[in-house]
Amino acid sequence: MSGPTVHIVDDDAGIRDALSWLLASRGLAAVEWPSGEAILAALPLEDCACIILDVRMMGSSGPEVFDQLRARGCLAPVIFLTGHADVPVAVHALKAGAFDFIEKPFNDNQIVDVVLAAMATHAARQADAAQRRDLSDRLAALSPRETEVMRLMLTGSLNKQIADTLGIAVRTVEVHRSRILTKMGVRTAMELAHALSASPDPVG
Amino acid sequence: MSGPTVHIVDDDAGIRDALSWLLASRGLAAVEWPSGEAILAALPLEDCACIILDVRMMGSSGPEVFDQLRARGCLAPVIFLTGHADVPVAVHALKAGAFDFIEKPFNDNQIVDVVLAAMATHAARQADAAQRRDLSDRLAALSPRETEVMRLMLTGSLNKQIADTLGIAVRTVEVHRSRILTKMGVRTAMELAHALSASPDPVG
DNA sequence: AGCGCTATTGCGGACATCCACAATAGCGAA
DNA sequence: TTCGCTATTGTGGATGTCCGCAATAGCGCT
Repeated sequence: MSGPTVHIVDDDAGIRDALSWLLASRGLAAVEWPSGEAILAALPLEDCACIILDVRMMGSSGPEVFDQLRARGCLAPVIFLTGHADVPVAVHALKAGAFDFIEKPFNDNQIVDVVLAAMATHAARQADAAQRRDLSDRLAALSPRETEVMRLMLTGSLNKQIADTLGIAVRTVEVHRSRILTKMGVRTAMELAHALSASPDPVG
Repeated sequence: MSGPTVHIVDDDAGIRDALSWLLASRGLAAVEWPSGEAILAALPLEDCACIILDVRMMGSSGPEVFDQLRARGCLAPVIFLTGHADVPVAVHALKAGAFDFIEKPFNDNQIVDVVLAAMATHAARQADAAQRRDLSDRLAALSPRETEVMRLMLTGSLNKQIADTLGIAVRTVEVHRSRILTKMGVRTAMELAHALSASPDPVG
């Protein structure tokens, strides 16, 4: 397993090589792709920490490739390169979630800085995503009934009220509650709320 | 008190008037400013729902005015207008939080749509901000000791553990706890966690 | 000194939660 | 059908939480 890698997508071999050498000189591993189709065919990329994407290429354009990458679950930050002053394209790309949009010819130090920043945010997002996955997995492990009880718990309902709402005995709610806390890996209802507070709301 | 208003900042009276008329024809109230200095001097703007800002003007440039607006607490969405294909400026503006960046000459329907979208997000942000303010006010009303107890509560500590940590009696923690719930306007600790979960973390 | 606010603590009772032990029942897979 | 999982409920006791009543103490302001 190689380390975090920068993926360069450009139909101009000269640009690709220049970028590769530049990044290599700063100790960054890079992989080159001659077209959007090429990188899309290689998905999923295990070690993808950042993608540099030319806007105008033979075959699919940069924005088209970007959309495809996102559609296929690739969440790595994308840095666009363009040789043409195309403001609408830049605006659209950034609003769609691109990390940056840089005009050619680019400044070596500038692009390295942007790549480093992109890789940093990607690392942060990875850590975040790992926690979310863990949480999702635990939530998925709950039975339907347990999920239902949990939702009521989180609104602050007492066991008695939950039992009343669901038409079951308090004791049953207690059992569910206990199982929920065990499965979710927490010891109190407060910890559960705390753990779930970072989540957008996979429950409701 | 007038309703939500679009503020137009441009040193070209022709553009200003064209925009004003366009917006008026769609039932949107607009106010014109001949320069960045003019609108900055009029802060704070009560009814500001959206700001249209020309990039190149006599005096302060659009981006400079934008920074000043944000520095002075104006959170309204800003739509930049530019007559020059300036990709770096567009990229910087969007990354700084501009709502959109549009090239002149603009399409009437397009700009109206953007203005409407901006006003919609502003309304949503307003509602959000109101809740945050309410929460902040309530948090500010807590005594230092109460804040301390609350933080421990939110981590899932039992009253006994909190008492132990702070070196005080359990009864004292109970009193604090009760006051906290009252001041925060909730009835249970779970509701408190729930209410605070939307907050970035004004406590830690 | 007197007043108000915050922090502190004890007592006792009502109510809630947690849990081990024990048991019944439906439902889908092997 | 037997096995395993989920849902269900009860008893009883240990522990935790909530709250009214009552009281002491420091601190800053008038």
